[in-house]
Amino acid sequence: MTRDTAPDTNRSLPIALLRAREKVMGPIRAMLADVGVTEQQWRVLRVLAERGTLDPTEIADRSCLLMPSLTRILQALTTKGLITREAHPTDKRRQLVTITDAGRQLIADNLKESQRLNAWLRESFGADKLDALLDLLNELDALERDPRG
Amino acid sequence: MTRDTAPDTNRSLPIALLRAREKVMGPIRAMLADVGVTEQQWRVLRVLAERGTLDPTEIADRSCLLMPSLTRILQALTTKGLITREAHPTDKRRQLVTITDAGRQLIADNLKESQRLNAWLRESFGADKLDALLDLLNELDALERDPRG
DNA sequence: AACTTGCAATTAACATGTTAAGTATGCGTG
DNA sequence: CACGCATACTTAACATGTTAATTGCAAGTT
Repeated sequence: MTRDTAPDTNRSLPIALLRAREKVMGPIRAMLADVGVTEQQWRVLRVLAERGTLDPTEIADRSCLLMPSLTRILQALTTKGLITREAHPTDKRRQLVTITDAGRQLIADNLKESQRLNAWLRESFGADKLDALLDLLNELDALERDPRG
Repeated sequence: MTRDTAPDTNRSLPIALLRAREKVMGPIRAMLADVGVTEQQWRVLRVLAERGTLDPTEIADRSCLLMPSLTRILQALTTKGLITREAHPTDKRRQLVTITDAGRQLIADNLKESQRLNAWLRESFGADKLDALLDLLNELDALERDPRG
């Protein structure tokens, strides 16, 4: 009884990924909303706090954002006083972005809760299954693209 | 050596889910772009084609869209002539949405390719791993929410 | 019937996703 | 040095995500 239609949404990978992501992100979004930063802005701040001064291209790569989105996010973060931007000393096309003390403080204020949510997920879902899931997702991401064959 | 910082992006579930979704959706989006419909519009059309006439609330539920997004999408689909909307016979708050022949034709024109992409994924990633991944994602989605404990 | 409460859909406002153009700078080559 | 091409953003334009407020209608209560 192979149907010629779409799979049930539970068996549709795109939708399953969507739902799973919402399940994980919901609580994090709620936490960040209280502080006035979005999920993506939080990601950028985290990257900057961990790796130090970076140029936008590398930030985009590490935080999984497209450059047009990042442009707007960096503007917002600058307005909020959470980052600073300066010209690259030798390459005038580039910038150097640095997190401010206020930015670090914001991270410090929320890291605990963030870790608590992570811990909740790990215990609630199971550490073994979480690892298995991450492995599968990373494998999927590593697939050769170009299914046009 | 337990660090007091964020996990590597490869081990961050939200980002891993994001990357995996992009891997799967990229080719589908490309296919749909040629026909002039978005990924979300395609989801709505599919739901309507499979389940017949529905009200917006149920469409939103089945296609994993929020009502405000769906409102705009239904407007766009109506403009494109792919769906029709009529008032609910007894409850004037509701509507009834139906896919048009043009809508069904659009699906017919792309279902083959869509299935080919699904098949590619299944073979490329492995049927067993794909099933395992879907199981884990569904389990995750089924978790009791409310980590504020 | 007036009141209250709840539901369906829309609107509003702001942020991001996505693709395509546009700008300015760096770089290699003739 | 002039030319052509690549790189690093930035803008633009449109669609969606997200939360809150709003409108119109339904249902139950007094």
